Amino acid sequence: MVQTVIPKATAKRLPLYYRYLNFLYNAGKKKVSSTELSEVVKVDSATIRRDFSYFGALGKRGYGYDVETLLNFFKKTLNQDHLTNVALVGVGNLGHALLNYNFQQTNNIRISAAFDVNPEIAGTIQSGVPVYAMDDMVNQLKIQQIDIVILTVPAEDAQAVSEQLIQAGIKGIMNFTPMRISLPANVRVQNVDLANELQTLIYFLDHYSKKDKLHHLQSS
Amino acid sequence: MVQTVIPKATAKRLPLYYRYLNFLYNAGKKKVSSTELSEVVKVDSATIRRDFSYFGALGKRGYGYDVETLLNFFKKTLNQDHLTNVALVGVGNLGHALLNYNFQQTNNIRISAAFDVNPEIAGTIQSGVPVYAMDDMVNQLKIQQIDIVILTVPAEDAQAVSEQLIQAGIKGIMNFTPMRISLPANVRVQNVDLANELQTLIYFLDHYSKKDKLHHLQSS
DNA sequence: CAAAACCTGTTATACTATTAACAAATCATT
DNA sequence: AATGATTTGTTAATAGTATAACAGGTTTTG
Repeated sequence: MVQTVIPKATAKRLPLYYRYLNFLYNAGKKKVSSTELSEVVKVDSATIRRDFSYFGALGKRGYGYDVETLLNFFKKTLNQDHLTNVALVGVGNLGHALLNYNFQQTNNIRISAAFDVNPEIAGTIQSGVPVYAMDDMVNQLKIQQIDIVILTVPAEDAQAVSEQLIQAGIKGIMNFTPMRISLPANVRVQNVDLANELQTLIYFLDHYSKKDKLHHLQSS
Repeated sequence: MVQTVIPKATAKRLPLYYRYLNFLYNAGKKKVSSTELSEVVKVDSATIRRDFSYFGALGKRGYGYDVETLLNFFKKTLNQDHLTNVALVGVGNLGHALLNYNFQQTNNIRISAAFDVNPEIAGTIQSGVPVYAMDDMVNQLKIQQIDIVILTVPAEDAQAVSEQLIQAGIKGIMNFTPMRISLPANVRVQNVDLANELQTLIYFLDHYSKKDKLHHLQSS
């Protein structure tokens, strides 16, 4: 039952499957069943089989899935067979931490340029990444043909900076600010709202009882 | 239609509503309609009305919602009327950045203790937060009655450290490591998987067309 | 080789979430 | 006070997600 468009929920789990398949492969495992995989990724085995089935028949009945085959399949599907360059805007505390985060090792993603208003760090190299002034941003993004940006600027600058990013032809923004930015519909925004997540965790602890089935699941 | 248990999807949006209500209140706004709120938080107005209705009739037909009333209601509901202390385990790059993140200002959450294996920083104060050695962790968490932890240790230590956290009686873990940890069902885990989110964003850009309705929504 | 054990892919079902639509109520205006 | 403009709260319709169950195969074992 091969489909062109995969459910959003499934798409969100793909990188997780890929990561764990890598672990299994590196551990020398040849095959894996949906039940085994379920135990490590904490996703119901039926959900895993359904997720995989959107891509066709990847497994073998009575056997399971061949780890290497599956790994290679997802590598292509997730575009992990070539390096993806992204930029980071706002080299503050969080920005700095992300410059040091090794996206390349597991995900073949590299932060190849950073931007900041602070004239003291513009022009320097931070954690191996060249930092440019904001004035150069639109230009550099175009030259370097980057279309994905990690946004770690102060909340009050989020909207203005985002509008500049649109000028630069950016297609996706991973938004770490607490603001919901207004953008054209063809630009995809992925909000990573840390305070929100923590607050939600607290809310769940306060309002959902211990025997609640929710507690068996882990949230994204 | 007052309910005791609110849908998970609704619960996740509450902190966002609360944050924006604060903005509106501080801007001197007295009332707000679901349509107005919808424009700033990027959530359908019908969804907002439905979300609010789980808590009873908070608004007035033909008028909208009284900002102050709504704000105070959510303040209580989200436990933001008192300070919540949490701990952070693993003072690396990301850990450090989170110590500097001001959770208290908007969310009345404070990181009141941190823990790290590095003997050079154990015993010091980092960004205003005392750092303890890992040997003291279980004891300190019990003494300080902390039941929520932000986990920013290296991936390979995630499971072992988590098991210690269980010993300390922790009830919730915000897991920044790329590992899915195995824990008793009564402990709630909120996974914040940065590489995963970035990878998902890339997948969406590659596989969903511009005219796709998905692009009008913003992901959590 | 036959029987038992195993495991996928899919069908059927249940659950969860979103959104359109509108009656009922309030507000603003003349 | 009557009319028209708003806006909620909810009902009904739709969309999206998860999972149980099992037929149809494969592998393993006696």
